[in-house]
Amino acid sequence: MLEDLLVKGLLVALEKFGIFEEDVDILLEKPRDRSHGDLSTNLAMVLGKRLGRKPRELAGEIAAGVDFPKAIVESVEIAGPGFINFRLAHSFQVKLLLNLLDPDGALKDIRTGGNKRINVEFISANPTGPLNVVSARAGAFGMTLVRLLDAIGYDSHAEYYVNDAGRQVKMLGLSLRAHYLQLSGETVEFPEDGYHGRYLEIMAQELMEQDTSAIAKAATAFDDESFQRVQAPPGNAEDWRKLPEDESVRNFAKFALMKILSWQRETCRRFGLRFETWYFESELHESKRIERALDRLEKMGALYQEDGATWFRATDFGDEKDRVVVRAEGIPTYFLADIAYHYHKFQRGFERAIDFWGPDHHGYIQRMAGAMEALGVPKDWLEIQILQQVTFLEGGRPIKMSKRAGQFVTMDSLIDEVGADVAKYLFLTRKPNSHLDFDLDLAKAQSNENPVFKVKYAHARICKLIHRAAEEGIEIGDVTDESLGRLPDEVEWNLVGELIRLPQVIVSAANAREPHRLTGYVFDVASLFNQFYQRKDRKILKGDRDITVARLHLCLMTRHVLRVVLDLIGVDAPEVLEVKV
RNA sequence: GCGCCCGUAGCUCAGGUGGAUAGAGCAGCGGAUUUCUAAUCCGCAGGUCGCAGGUUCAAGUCCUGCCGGGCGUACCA
Repeated sequence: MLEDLLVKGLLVALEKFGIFEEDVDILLEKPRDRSHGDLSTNLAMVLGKRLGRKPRELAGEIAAGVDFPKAIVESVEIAGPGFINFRLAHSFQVKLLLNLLDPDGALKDIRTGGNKRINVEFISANPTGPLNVVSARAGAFGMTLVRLLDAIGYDSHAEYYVNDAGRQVKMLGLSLRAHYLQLSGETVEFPEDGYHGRYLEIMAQELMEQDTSAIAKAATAFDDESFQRVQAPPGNAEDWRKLPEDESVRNFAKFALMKILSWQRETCRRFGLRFETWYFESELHESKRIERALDRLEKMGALYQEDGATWFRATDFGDEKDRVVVRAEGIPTYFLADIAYHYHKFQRGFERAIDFWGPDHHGYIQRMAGAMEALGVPKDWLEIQILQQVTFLEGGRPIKMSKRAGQFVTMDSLIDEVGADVAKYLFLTRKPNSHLDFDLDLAKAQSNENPVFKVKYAHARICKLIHRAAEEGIEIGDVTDESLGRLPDEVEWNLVGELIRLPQVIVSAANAREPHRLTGYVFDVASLFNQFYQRKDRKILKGDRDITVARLHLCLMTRHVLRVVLDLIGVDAPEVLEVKV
């Protein structure tokens, strides 16, 4: 590591001041302003007071005491209130750059996760309707984090939890059945808390036209293991209708669940989301995991009875009040199921679990953490990331979304109108815990207002340029340190300086769980590339052949970096971009 | 009331573990095109970083208190 080398050198220079490794934590950072060099340390200012010296003076003496190979550090300068700035030699930057292409290079060095398994759970929307647009942000974040964790050497696992048990599913069955009965001419009252979305009406309509075999056929669409339990009920809607009410509702619910999950899964697929596991709540009930979790909590002394209900002593674990886990009627709460689910996740052998939750669940964090602690799960095992709300604007006005009333923007319509790439990119330009205004008009406008196009454009430009070079008979060959060393201009070295940051950008984005650092970075890369590309009077393909090749090699490196980052955020990097008229 | 998030340019937002002159995109104004695709580039303008204290050699960043906005505060999920 370069930093280690510089730190070692600085420590040597510090010895004569009686300062040793254990006395000081030497920080090296990249200055905001490129004119301040490539790396900088505030060492002299930190030590100034302790040694009773003026920082600037001290910096001078430290700088005079360090001795680095010319092939690595080109210069050491003192600036400002006492910064020591290092400027890296071009040859060293080239070495770092080429290292990005090496399969055993920098991108392998950052794989420090030791293949430990991490579970990342996101979206986990209720299976009561099509995915709405709120899930899209979670999808973009979750999937990118999964890829980021893989990039730093973890074995990460995308998971989707399906609440296919309990009251809401019953309500779903009741709602669909009511629609069906209405369509068959019966006068029935629609359930008070029922789902009013039009999709259920349409589903009921289809059900009237479908016979037994069509329904069974639809069910076979689920071929993978996770979905084996999602099956159509036997018979057809007429059969279900004739059953006793309870059983009838169950059949309608089962059918609705199957349809809705197929929609949700297809929407995820369109958005580029791949879940290794769809975990069904119903399985927790069937496998008695809920009772077992309850038993274990009991054994740990974390429960008590009051007013006929069973309570979890959440206050013992920092929550503001105790929480019910089994209601007075004997029905487990959602909380208990969730405890059982997460405990099973722990038992499945994950080193760590990361959950993405909406802001409406933040009050839930403390009790969940408490429950895990009560069960004896290590304290930091479960990590909750809160994704703040998204406000969608259309015509400058926020769109009101209410599931009850059935008026909300679906994720599918977002993909249709804006495109998955644009949506993903825009979601990933904000940090997770800030509210996001998503201007649909702006996103729909396929124009320069859209930063994602700038990045795609840079990539397409490079592809075209390489293609053009081949047409003109320019032999590019492999990228070498010799050719890159010939780059003559500052814009080019600015670009090089940005490209070699790739590994640390990936590491910091992954560790901070902040994928938005990727979009910021890739935008800067595209921007610096365009600056390099746009210089008039210097066409890349014209002039000195060696320099042309050097510049084309820089283009190849840029393209490589763009592709790595775009892959991480799940955005396509096309070779050709249709020019807008 | 209590808890969490947010408050930075006209708008939307960046500002890794405190650092040098607070940045970008869009919108506005002025330039660059015999194009290696202008969805680009260059320049100008735009700020008491919500307010007030505090810690520090150094605060947009950390601490405290206010103000303003959002969300939550169920034997719902």
